[in-house]
Amino acid sequence: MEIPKAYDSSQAEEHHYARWEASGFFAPEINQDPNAEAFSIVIPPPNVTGTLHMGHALQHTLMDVLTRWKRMLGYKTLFLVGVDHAGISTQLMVTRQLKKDEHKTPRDIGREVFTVKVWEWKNKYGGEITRQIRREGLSVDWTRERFTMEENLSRSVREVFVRLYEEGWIYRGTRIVNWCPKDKTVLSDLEVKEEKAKDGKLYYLRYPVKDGEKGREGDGETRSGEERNPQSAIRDPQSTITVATTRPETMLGDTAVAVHPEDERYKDLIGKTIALPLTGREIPIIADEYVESAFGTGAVKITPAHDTNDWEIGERHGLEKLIVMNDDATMNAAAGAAFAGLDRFAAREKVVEAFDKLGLLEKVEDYDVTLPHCERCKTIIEPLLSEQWFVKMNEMRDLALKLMREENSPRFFPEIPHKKVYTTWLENLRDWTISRQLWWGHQIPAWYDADRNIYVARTKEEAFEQAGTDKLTQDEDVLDTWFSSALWPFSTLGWTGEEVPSPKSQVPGSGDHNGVSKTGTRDSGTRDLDIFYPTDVLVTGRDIIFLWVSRMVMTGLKFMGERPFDDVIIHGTVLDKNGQRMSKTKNNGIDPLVVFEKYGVDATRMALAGSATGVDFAWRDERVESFRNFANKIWNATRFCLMNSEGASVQNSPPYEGGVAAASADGVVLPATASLADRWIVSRLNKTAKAVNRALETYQFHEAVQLLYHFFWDDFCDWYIELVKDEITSFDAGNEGLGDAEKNSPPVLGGVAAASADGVVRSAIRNPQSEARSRILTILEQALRLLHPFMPFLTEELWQKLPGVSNALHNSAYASSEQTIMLTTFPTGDDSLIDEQAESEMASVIELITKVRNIRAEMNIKSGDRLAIHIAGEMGMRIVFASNEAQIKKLARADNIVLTDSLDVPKASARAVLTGNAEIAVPLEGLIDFEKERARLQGQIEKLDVELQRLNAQLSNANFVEKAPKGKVDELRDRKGEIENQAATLRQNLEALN
RNA sequence: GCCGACUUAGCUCAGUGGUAGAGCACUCGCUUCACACGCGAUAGGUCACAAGUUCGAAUCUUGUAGUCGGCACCA
Repeated sequence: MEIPKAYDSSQAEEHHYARWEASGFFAPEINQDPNAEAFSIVIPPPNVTGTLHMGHALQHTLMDVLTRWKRMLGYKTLFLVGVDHAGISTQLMVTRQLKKDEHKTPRDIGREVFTVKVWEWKNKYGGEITRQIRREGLSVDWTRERFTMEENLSRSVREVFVRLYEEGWIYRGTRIVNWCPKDKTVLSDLEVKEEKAKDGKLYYLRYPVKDGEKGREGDGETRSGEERNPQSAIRDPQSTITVATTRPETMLGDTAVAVHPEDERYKDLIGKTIALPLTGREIPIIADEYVESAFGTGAVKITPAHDTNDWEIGERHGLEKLIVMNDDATMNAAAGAAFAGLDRFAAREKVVEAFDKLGLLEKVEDYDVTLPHCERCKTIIEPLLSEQWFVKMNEMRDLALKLMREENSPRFFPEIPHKKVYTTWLENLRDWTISRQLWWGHQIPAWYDADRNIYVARTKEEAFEQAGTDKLTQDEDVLDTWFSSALWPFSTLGWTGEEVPSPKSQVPGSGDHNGVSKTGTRDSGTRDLDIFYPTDVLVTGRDIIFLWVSRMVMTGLKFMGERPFDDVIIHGTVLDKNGQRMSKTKNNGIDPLVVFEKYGVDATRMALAGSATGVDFAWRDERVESFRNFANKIWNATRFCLMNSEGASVQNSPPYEGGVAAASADGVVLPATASLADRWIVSRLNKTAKAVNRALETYQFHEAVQLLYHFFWDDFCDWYIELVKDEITSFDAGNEGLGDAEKNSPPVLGGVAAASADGVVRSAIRNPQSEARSRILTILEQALRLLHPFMPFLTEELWQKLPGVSNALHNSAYASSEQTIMLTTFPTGDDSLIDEQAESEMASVIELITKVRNIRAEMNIKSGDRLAIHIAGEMGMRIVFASNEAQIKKLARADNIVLTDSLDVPKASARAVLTGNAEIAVPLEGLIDFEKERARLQGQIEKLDVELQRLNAQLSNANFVEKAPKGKVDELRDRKGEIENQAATLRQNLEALN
């Protein structure tokens, strides 16, 4: 078989995905086991306007690893994909295009036409992100793909809205809200980002007090007190009161000035009025505890319609709420003719100028101020009094808090700090503004009659019925995009009752749905909701814990009576190589698609999964490169096995002739005559499999990646392949005594034969070479399965090339499916195949070979020169070395191994000691540099001495010996003895050289 | 202002109450018939600093410094 020397990732990525998808492998219906447990994950729906970034790639990889892993374990898996309609972003995008193409605004064409345009846009460009998800190799079920604006989901939105309204949990109210003057919509608190202003100023404005003189008369004490007060300047003796503000333009809407009731400076002014400059209005001076005397001038201008705190004060004092701005943050008529139409910042300048002219501008100070910005368009938010729809959060919040308190759910990974942050946030939760002044989104199902009475209903007809008239107009606003996202785990699974999935999801040969609920009871014909809700785990970034995670928990508890997911994995943030957050403005983003192109999808997935769960990390191409190299290593190891696969095939639980008949779950069964290398690699494989499963159970993806990397590269490639290389490559050894006909006979343990339907083992002629070849193929095949969830493309590409693979290797739940590695059984590891003795013996062999190689390297022995190795040691070790003589000779490049009780070698030898009281010598007559050898031995002795000193110190500490666990003390004593022996031997060797 | 995380080899990062680990980079040697995206052998760290708990601390506690993040307030 001709196989290229290097792995070409793009070639493998080209065709497998299409086949997987077309064959229905991603759909849960592929699972034919009526008793299979369900496993489900919903994707955090990316914005329809979005393109793939590294954050997606990371979270998608983790979800796909889990899904593929569980699928291979036989779970009935659903990885549900879908896209969010992204109200503001999408509306902006289409508005921009409309302007460019037709020079029109949405208002020009009207709501209906505009909405049609958005749908057209969505159908044309909205597929970008889903194409990219395919590119990533995600095993999502496309037959169940969802979109938040589709009818099923919209119905859920209306249902939830109506029910919450009926319970009084949704209300319409007038509040100060976050207004984005550019997007012209209200935003929730979570969509507002606080940012430091570059050149913040604090303006001190003097307001003339009416009847000032009168108030002052007979109040000389206060005045003299002020003279000692350094802040006396703030209270003008000519009867003005100074207020400080960062937004002077809002003074046009002032309806009071507030001071602290206990503030001696102003006590006498409370109840008086101010002639508000530039407006001709008179406003009262009021007292309110809210005012902090120590801050600013201790007097606060009150603008109830443009500031949250002022609004509250206004409520308390029954102040007028004067709105002085339009929805685009220009001043309105109420601001006065001189200012109407001016932008808020132009108005600010003009107000300041006017005050200056009137001699009422006391001073302007530089001032550090953080201002709220629109998360999306970065425009400075204007707090504005407005009538909006809100969700009352008290009860919802309590549901979520109770779940956390009583059941520690959802479980966050990592738990610190997310559990606490989540809980604290809930405790301080305020009502959620859910209406948005947009056209793209779920229009609020509320209708008004001529008298502005509200009728909330699931349909227009229902509303008409309620109102007893059809003269109703629907609320213009749509709902916050996160409102529909909050329902995602159940709305996507058919909560409102329509049958899901759609017909095209029927997999050939899958028959009925095999609907099995999470509790395992068969309930054919039930909806996905019954089978897959609650979902198992949510994977997302920490930026949407509040926006999304918490709200799903609340709506899930409220409407399903059950949590939406058990676990929440919060992944880290991918930073650029300088540790900075990636952002469009910095233009320091790394495009996953470029990385895919350069290093392959699988290598990228490994690099992402290989980062510790929840921890931010700086992106390094070098890291992906190392996994690209790893992919190539796997490719070439497989290439090697295939080049030597004649007469062999992958085994699945084959009974070896004359060997152990018991089949392990993972299919690797050793013959009684198995070599050390075989027993060792099988042990390593099973240990690795166990550890990988354990790591994935606790979402330690990086741990699994490390385990697989080192198992495959170090154990399998560096040692096992090298150890068995001669055995499987030499064309004579294994086939000795066989005639030509027999050499060409079908594989003795070939997949076809071994997997024959009747299960009868063929009594064929044993062929040790074919067996060895089958063995390595079988180990390799198991390793590929372990790697598959992380590296789906490479493993499928290689697996399909292995001789003897078929759907007989599949998990029984997928027995009749077309052959693919993604439906094989995931190895879970078998304790009975973990062989500590083999591992310890192999460690000795490895140590021996490494020490000899070290001698070769340090003594500059040419690679072609063959050596003799003299080994003295206990019988047990000698037997191990003797039975692996051929391998040792090959890997240590020796032509002779002498095993003795004690060494008897020429002085001109290089020496080393092994663990377990063995020593070795390599005669180097004419090659040895005595000076070098002395230095080498000396170096080794010094290393041992350092450790010995530490051990002595510890063991001579009576407290340690007394209080430490006995096992620990014994361990150190053993270690000390070992080291003492080794050091003594090395010292003797060193002396012998002198 | 409140809360939190991080600080380990040149770089990027794992790890953890009981002999400090990986990848990359570095040094030396290899055209060894799967792979130079490779093979072999080395070198490299008082685990930010200080105090405490402990027989034992890089790991637990407290404090300090630096870096980063979340929340709140901001007249």
